[in-house]
Amino acid sequence: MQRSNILEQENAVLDRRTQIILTTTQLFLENGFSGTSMSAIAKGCGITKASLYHHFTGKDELFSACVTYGYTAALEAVEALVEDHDLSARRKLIEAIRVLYDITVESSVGRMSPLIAEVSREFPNVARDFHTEYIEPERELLWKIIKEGVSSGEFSPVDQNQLFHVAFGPMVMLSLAREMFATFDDLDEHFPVSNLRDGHIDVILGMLNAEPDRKRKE
Amino acid sequence: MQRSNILEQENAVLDRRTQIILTTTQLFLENGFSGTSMSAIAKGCGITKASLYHHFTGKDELFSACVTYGYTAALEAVEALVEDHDLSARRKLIEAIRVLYDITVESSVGRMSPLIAEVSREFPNVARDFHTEYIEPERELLWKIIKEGVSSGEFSPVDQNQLFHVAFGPMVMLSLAREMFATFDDLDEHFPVSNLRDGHIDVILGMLNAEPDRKRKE
DNA sequence: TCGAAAACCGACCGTTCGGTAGGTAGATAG
DNA sequence: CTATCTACCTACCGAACGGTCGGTTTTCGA
Repeated sequence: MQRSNILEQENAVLDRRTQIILTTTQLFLENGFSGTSMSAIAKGCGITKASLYHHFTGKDELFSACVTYGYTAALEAVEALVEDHDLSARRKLIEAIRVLYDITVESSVGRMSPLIAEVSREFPNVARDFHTEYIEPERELLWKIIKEGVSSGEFSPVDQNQLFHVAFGPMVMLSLAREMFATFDDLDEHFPVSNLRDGHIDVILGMLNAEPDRKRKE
Repeated sequence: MQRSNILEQENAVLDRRTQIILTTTQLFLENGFSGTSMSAIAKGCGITKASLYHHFTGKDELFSACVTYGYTAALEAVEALVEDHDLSARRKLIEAIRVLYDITVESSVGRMSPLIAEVSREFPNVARDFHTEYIEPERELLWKIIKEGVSSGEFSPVDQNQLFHVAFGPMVMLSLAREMFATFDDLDEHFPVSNLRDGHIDVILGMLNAEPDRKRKE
């Protein structure tokens, strides 16, 4: 009420766009890019197709907006950990992997990966933006933690690309598998996130010659 | 020339189907499922759409055939390693991971994964067949090698699901990443298969408390 | 209160989609 | 020679696609 009119107007525009983006993201995740028509999106948003084209120039821009949306929040969650000076590097790494699992398996930005692969030939710039604006910064943040641990003596030095390969690989596969087999009624039995995640964390710590997070043998 | 007419006829049918499957697979990998029309497939095969429907009842059966095709060859390559009694379990494991990298990153059956995710809601049976007829047997074969190594004392016991998670994850992510960023001209620089694979093998061996494949420090 | 901009709409465009009807060429079997 | 079968064709279907048109309603600062 106390905000300026201009700001309110901008918020109104953002909110409408955001609402469309959120609805569209769900439809894309359920039916794929080509499997989701602009008419279906409009109906899902409670407006007509013509109104939808008032907010977005085309299906490609809408898709790009859906992929881009969530970058910031996802990266900020990891960034907050990196900036936290009360945690050891080992603790930071453990928490970072947990956050990355949440992002990759649960959030739209992680679950969008197969869709980006689907349209990567049609819209190469969407794939490239995804790489430069999300993948690369995410790797940078993780690498900051590793460097911190190496200089504090908590971790042994490792090859950067190989660490990324083993650190991100399993969580990406888990996300892809859960999309591929989303119709399984025993999905969590086949792909139990928290169990696989915790074992994976110990493997990453092992790569760095650090103590495992949980003792498994006694 | 000496073969019976019936056999020749059967071969002709098989060859035509196979030719269509191979052509279609390439088109699917390039443009996705929804991005590849039956007309484009027919044109790619040098026949008309009506002729295409003479060989396959519909797009779904054709896609299913493309996914299924290659199961046998891919699994047989790993099976041959398991049956080879001249190799140690450690050597078998190393070679198996290499073969699995080839299959997952290079072959159609591995590169099809994002497509299966794309249509998993539309054709759940395709995803389920992929799981029961390819994923599960592949895991079984790898697990045979692990069990062999554990009983011979080469490997320490590990949790089955967690080993699969860390063993298959990185190669699946590599395959997905190479599909997502297929338009990158510096793809091999970002995702160098052999380099990442060899480091990954050492991590897997480390999980089993076995010696690394290559010494990295001297 | 008024004017302009933003938001929205029904109706429609050309194109392409998966799929089909009906017929033809050529090989084969009796 | 004839009946049959496979493989293939041209021509076409209704439906859905992404996108656009001209016009109407709503919002809001002045």
